[in-house]
Amino acid sequence: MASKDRILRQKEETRNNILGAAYDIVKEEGWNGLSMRKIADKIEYTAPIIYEYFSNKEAILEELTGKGFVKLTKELQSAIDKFEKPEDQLEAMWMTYWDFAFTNTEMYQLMFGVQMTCCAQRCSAQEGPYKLFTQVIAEVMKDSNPSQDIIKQKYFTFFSVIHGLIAINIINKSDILETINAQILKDAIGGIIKSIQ
Amino acid sequence: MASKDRILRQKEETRNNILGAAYDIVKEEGWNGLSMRKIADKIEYTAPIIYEYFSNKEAILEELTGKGFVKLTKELQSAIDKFEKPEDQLEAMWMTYWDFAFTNTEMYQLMFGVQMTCCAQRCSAQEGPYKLFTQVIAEVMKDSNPSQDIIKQKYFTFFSVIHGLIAINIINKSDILETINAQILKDAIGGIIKSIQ
DNA sequence: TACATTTGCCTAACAGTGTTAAACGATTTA
DNA sequence: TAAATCGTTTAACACTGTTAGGCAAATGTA
Repeated sequence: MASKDRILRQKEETRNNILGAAYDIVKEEGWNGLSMRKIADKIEYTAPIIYEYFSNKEAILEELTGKGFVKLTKELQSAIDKFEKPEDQLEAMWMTYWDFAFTNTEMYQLMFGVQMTCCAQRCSAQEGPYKLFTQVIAEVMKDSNPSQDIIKQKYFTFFSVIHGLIAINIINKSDILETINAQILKDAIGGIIKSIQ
Repeated sequence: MASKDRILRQKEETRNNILGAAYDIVKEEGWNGLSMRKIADKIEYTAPIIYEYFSNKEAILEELTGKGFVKLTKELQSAIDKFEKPEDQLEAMWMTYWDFAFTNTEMYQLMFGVQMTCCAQRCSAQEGPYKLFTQVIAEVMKDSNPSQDIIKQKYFTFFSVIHGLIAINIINKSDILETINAQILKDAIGGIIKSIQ
């Protein structure tokens, strides 16, 4: 019975339709706008049938995450293939990584847990730490008479390393060895301070 | 009438109780576990009265965020006060920042939008990029015969800078100048590659 | 003291969420 | 032809944030 095959193919297709619809909604309305009923609407079914393809909403998210990692991996591989020297490869890889994050921002958010909650308040409240840091950085750099932009840049360099490291630790829940954390922290802070003196 | 004062004080108190209850729930159940009715339960009221103190749930989150930034700012200030040389101050500040993130993890998550969605799937799927990166890093470092731990450390250093930078950009929605981004990216990638060669 | 007004708080409800159980018609199997 | 299975829907449950209405006690006014 070849109809079995066709039915299986159809099942696979609606499965993909669910994932596609989900991601479409997310691109339009963000992760908070995603709901089972909206997915159902988009694929012209009612909500419960989704549960015949995915055990729950999180399973959909997990599968999308998986697809995201596969896509990222492929792009990284093709970045490798473009160069011969490993140094060039590495640089191309991180540039590819950077591009991936901004051409698939929603996907990146899901994969690495980047969320935006409220911004208006934050932008002003954030000024406290920002001011303190930039003041001290300016003091460290006072011999080279840096511009405000340079100070800002140095601040963000610090911030990137340390926030990045914190984020990995929170997401991976201390999967990383404590010694590695300490080493990176010490290296990064010491290194940047030295570079700006 | 002195009773007016007392009533005002009581109002201020329940306002704080709401914020306190909210944060207590979050520490127990995470940000997803927070609901208006649970807050109401904890302060022994019903949900609607919360709306006499806060216009909506997000307003509570915003106020908590604000308190978080105030607390962080204070701790940073006292880190500054402990040292004289700006280099030492800067180091102490980032160490304080690091500590703040892990003694107030939930708060940090709210302040800087760090979310964890699903982990089981991710940890395995994440291996794709991880393997590619560490392979190339190992190749770059092959002359110094590095251990697996060293390679892992270098990978996380890269990852921290770049993920951190991406996260800031996503959260602040391109508040940062493009030139600063490019500069940091170039500096970071180039710098780390040079340091591992 | 008597009435009117404000205050504090609650119940009930609306619209939305994820998820499950029951049902029903169509299709496949025996 | 009868039985079983499949695909799908409707209805419901227990939640979510949020709003409207009402009730009773406290307060203000005469």
